[in-house]
Amino acid sequence: MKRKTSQRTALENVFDKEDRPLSVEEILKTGREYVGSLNQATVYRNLKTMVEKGAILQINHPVLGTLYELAGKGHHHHFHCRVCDRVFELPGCGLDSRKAAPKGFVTEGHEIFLFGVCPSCAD
Amino acid sequence: MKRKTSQRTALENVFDKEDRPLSVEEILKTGREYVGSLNQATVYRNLKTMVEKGAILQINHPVLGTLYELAGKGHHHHFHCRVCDRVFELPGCGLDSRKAAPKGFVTEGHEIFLFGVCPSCAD
DNA sequence: TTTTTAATGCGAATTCATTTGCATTATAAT
DNA sequence: ATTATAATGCAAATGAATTCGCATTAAAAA
Repeated sequence: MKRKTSQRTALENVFDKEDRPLSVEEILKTGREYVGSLNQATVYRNLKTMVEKGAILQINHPVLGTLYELAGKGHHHHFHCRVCDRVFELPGCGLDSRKAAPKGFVTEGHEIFLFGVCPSCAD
Repeated sequence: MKRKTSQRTALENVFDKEDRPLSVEEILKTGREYVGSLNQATVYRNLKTMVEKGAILQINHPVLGTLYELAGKGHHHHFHCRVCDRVFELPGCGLDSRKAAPKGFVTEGHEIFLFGVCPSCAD
């Protein structure tokens, strides 16, 4: 049977607080604000069970590599700010599926990664 | 001074023949059709110099990892066929930049990865 | 409380992609 | 042809991300 530990709660808090895709490094760093002793192996172990439970999703960012985000957000895309290096989830979709692929290709899904400067860095 | 070797020529032929983004594994496998002794280290060494020369580009596919494609193709996106596992370059762009990101985000670039079934696998 | 054992922390181990050292091969200059 | 050395093949080394073994800690059941 599973137990509710302070480090597991810390991870949940990290995702709730940041509300954006996070790297293991960010999760560890921010998680330690809640539990100072938080260990990397513990982060990996909990991320794995959270993915299995369906609580979070693993995504593969072309620049930042593996990131984790809260599941159940619906279709969205990812914006990477080159200034603060954070990734944001952008609701909605600006892709015209008719123009996306030529005739003959059967498109079943897509991922869009945007790059630029986020609102707080653009000020 | 640099020398023209059969393995270097083989790599160029591979990219010309396939005309799509290729993994190191695919490059090695196809390259061996030209030079049977072709070694993985040689592939890596030549890919590196080709990238430095600007002949090819390295891309990072969210599913397939590192791929290499001929440079100078202009803006395009990538379609990954789940049946044959090949990636194709799709000319053009179906992204409406106004709808892509909310107000406040300064978008400077984007990458789109499409998933589905390619024309030859869809038949 | 006391007990049971799931979960943690730590460091070592593993995995996978890529790089490197070095003896050998082969291009191209002489 | 002969020679100099760039490039190759091979295997070992590296690096980064992730996983694992195990003693210890701490939830929560008794």
